Amino acid sequence: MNEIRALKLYNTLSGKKETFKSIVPGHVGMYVCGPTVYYDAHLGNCRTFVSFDVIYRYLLHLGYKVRYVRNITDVGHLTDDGEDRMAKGAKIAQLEPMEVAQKFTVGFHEMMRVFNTLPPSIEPRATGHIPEQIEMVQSILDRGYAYERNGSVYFDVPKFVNENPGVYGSVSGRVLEDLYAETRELKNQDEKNHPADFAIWMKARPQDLMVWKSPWSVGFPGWHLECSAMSTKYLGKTFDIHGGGNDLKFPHHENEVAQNHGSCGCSPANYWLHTNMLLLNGKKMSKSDGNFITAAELFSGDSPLVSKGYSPMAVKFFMLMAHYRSTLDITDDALLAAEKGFRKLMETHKLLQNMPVDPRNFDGSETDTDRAILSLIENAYQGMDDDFNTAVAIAALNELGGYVNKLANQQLSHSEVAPWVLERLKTVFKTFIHDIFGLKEEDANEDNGTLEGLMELLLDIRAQARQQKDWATSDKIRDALAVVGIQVKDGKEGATWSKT
RNA sequence: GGUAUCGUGGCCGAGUGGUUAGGCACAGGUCUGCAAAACCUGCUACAGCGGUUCGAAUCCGCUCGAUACCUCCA
Repeated sequence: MNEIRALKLYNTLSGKKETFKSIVPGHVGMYVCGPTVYYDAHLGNCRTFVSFDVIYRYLLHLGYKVRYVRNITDVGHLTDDGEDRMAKGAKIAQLEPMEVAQKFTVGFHEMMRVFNTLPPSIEPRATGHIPEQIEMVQSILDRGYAYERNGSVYFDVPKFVNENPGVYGSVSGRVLEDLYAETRELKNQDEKNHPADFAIWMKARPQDLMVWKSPWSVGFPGWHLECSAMSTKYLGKTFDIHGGGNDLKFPHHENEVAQNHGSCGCSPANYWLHTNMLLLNGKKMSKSDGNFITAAELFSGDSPLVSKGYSPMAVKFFMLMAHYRSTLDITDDALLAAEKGFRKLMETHKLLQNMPVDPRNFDGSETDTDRAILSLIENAYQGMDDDFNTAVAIAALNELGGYVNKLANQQLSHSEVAPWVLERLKTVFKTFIHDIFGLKEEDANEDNGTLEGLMELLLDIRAQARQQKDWATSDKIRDALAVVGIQVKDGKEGATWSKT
């Protein structure tokens, strides 16, 4: 129903904004690196997936048919001591590795649900694609870009760099010289020809629990391989968009590109999108060094970092107030501001949707107000078209909200706004808030009309009292409701209410 | 040490050569029985120093500071 607008997005490969053109007109293939399920997802993870959810939703809104693939990594990561991450979690919890993976996968899905994100089209698991990964290792070997050493297989980075100029480093900006300059002491490097080489198949040691048979050894695939194999399987050798967190640029994405190139001689994705980090106390949130707050802690307020709990939608709105490529620092003040802004916008949204459209007295002329509203709507769209700038779109909605409130207060006459413009405004608010941002009323599923009925009665009684200038009764109702978290708002046409 | 990115008003945060970001906070006002809500107005910034330009927060250089990556990280 929507014509496809010109969309610009920032491509990490070129370092600038480019006009988006999909490989197959009207269709988009998008792959996003998903979570490693050995621990609770933290807020930083949430930000990335919320960002890509909005990107997914906007592409859908524009009319694209999108296949959105987001993986679950449930094997293959090595810890500093070389132990499989899933196995480590298993030992701590004394569970089967797949039990650990399952537990945190369920938790991750729950978190994504709480943030009201759409599920991806396909959510493949690394452990479910071992044959595909083994096949890819074989094709990389066949093409001469890997070598076997004692049952493990390593990607030959220097050879790849020599034979494919301009490819390695295209994501991270890193060049082989930098890698030569790497002086850090690394373990288990003795088998590699070059420090920049990386494992695509690891021979298992006795303590490894998740192992598979392969032509080279009983072992497990390298960390970067799963994404290469699964993106190829579901989206083809070359697809449109590949996304992930900034911190995955190197080595993960760089090596992913090398593997795809190494196995098929082509680039995996035309556009690489990277979200920036969520900071906490000005530092990156990271589960490995303990500087993080879980979403649950933020929601409950059970953390010294926040003065109170913040609802998932307020937190999501906070994230959307910043552009996805900027770092975003979590502070209590900023969350407080976002929460207020969110509630105000949602209240305005509710007012707007309940506003009657009456075409009877419309004289057919276009007013300055009409033009201003239409121009702000265009601003909102242009913001999204410009690399998914949710901050700009929200600013436009806020300004539009001013007109809505003025109409509701009768500070602006309904004759100033053409009926079709008001209808358009309603649609735009609905579209942006629900369809594109994926925001929703927080208490939408809590009551079933009971509260509405009670409030109608109370406000009716109060209106009668006010008519008789019985301020004591009137104020008693207002104050008592305030105590239970309901704010009464008196307007020209009677009172409305909202939860605080 | 190497490589990037960034430094915007009290706070958060868009913008990137000339035009209002927006939100929150604060102050004044309108409305109101009083409040609240809403609306209006005000506060009005681009780290520092140089350079390019008719014009720079926006481009270039340097300085200072911050963050991230450099084989666990979204």
